[in-house]
Amino acid sequence: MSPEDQHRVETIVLFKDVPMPAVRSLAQACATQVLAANATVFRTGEQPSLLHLILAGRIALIGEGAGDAAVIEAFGEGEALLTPAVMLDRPYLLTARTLIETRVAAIPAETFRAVLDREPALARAVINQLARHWRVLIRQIKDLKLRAGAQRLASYLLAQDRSCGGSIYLPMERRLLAGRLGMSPEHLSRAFVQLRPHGVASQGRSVTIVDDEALRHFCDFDALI
Amino acid sequence: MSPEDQHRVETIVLFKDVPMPAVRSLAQACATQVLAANATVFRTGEQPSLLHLILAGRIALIGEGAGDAAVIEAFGEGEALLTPAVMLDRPYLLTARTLIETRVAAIPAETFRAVLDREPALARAVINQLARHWRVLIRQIKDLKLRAGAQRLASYLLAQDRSCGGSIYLPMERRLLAGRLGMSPEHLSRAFVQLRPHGVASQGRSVTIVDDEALRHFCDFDALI
DNA sequence: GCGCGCACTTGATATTTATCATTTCCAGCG
DNA sequence: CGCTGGAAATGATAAATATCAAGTGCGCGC
Repeated sequence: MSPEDQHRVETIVLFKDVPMPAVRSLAQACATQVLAANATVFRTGEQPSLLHLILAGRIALIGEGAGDAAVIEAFGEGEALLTPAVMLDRPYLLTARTLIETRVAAIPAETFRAVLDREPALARAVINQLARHWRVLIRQIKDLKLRAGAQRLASYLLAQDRSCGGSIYLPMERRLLAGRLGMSPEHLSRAFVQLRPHGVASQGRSVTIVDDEALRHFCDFDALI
Repeated sequence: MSPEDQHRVETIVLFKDVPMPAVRSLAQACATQVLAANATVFRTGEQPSLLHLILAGRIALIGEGAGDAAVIEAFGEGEALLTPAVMLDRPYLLTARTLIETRVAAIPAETFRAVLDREPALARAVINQLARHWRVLIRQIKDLKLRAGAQRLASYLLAQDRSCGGSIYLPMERRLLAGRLGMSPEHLSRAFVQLRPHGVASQGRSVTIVDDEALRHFCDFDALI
């Protein structure tokens, strides 16, 4: 592994509070790789032998079933992929696919579990990441069960980061976003139309929330934490 | 706390591999309580000051939003409630309500986090429980996005434990089960009718799967892991 | 510049699911 | 024994969403 890659692994947010020697031993066990867009990292049903860390880029976790498929969630820099499968040594429930060119580090599952068992700080970091992800999933389930399509889109948009320029660049194709939001691509298209009078302007993958307040009100953003 | 309760806490599955002294110190910090059915343990939005462990009984985690509510998941003996909120010290995203009379132990969040940081075995146990729960949620999201109502019911029934007598006793009222499965109570009722020709006999809360194979085929049980 | 392919949109229609109103069932109780 | 109240089932209807079939826009390579 190149020194740059080693440095990238060592400075990953997940390892922030982990003692340097442990981080270094993890980094040395890593293999890094740059994947093109739309590359498959692993598939549903496979046994996890590696823990994947995203060093840069974006990866979607996709649920697959009888002919159909839907994005469950997409993760970016600093996130570990499907720690649950790796920790329990059970087959993946999801397929991972890159959304854009992505740099990943892969640590042998055995190594990771071993370091985890003797490094409380790493264990705590994993717990915190799992806990954050858990809450992301809970919000999604609440959304799916309690809100209609257009409201889900609205609250998704409100939750997106728009620190730069106030405009959102959708992290995936609309077709995939439809899956993430639990609706058909056609319905997503109509949902965008529905949101127009509520302060959302969109063209292509860039979306602007014109009237934040109106949109929050439309989807009861605050009622559903 | 009574010696029996202390013993109950000490022998909880979650603590199986945790050294006795640590378990004992946790147990001593516990307060135990027996709650009647339909009692609220905590509410959405509250700050978690305690970690709740289920010693016996059953508790539903309920998502609440604008007038509506839906069971996300129900947990039984040996499970910790919403460790993510406790670990991150963030407000609960869900409300917890007992489904039947339930005995819970409550450990101050601070104490739990402190013991966790110096007991790798406890950290590992929490990771494993979080990982299992994560996978439960993933399955639910896949179900919601990829299957229709009746199929969700079918796969839910197939996943239930029927070790005793081959018959299932639904762990909650049908109204709540409808929420768990992401549909209206009326629709659940019709879904049961729909499953009748596929080998499901039900009366009240007891359900019998007459023809396992037919039901598996109906909902593509194996296609969706 | 001009097709070409591909993602997205739009329209028409079918299906699924929710809602509301009513009825049935059944446990608990005087 | 019949009454009563809540849960569940059923029926009728409405709303949400999916599906299928064009159409539109647009980047890209020739």
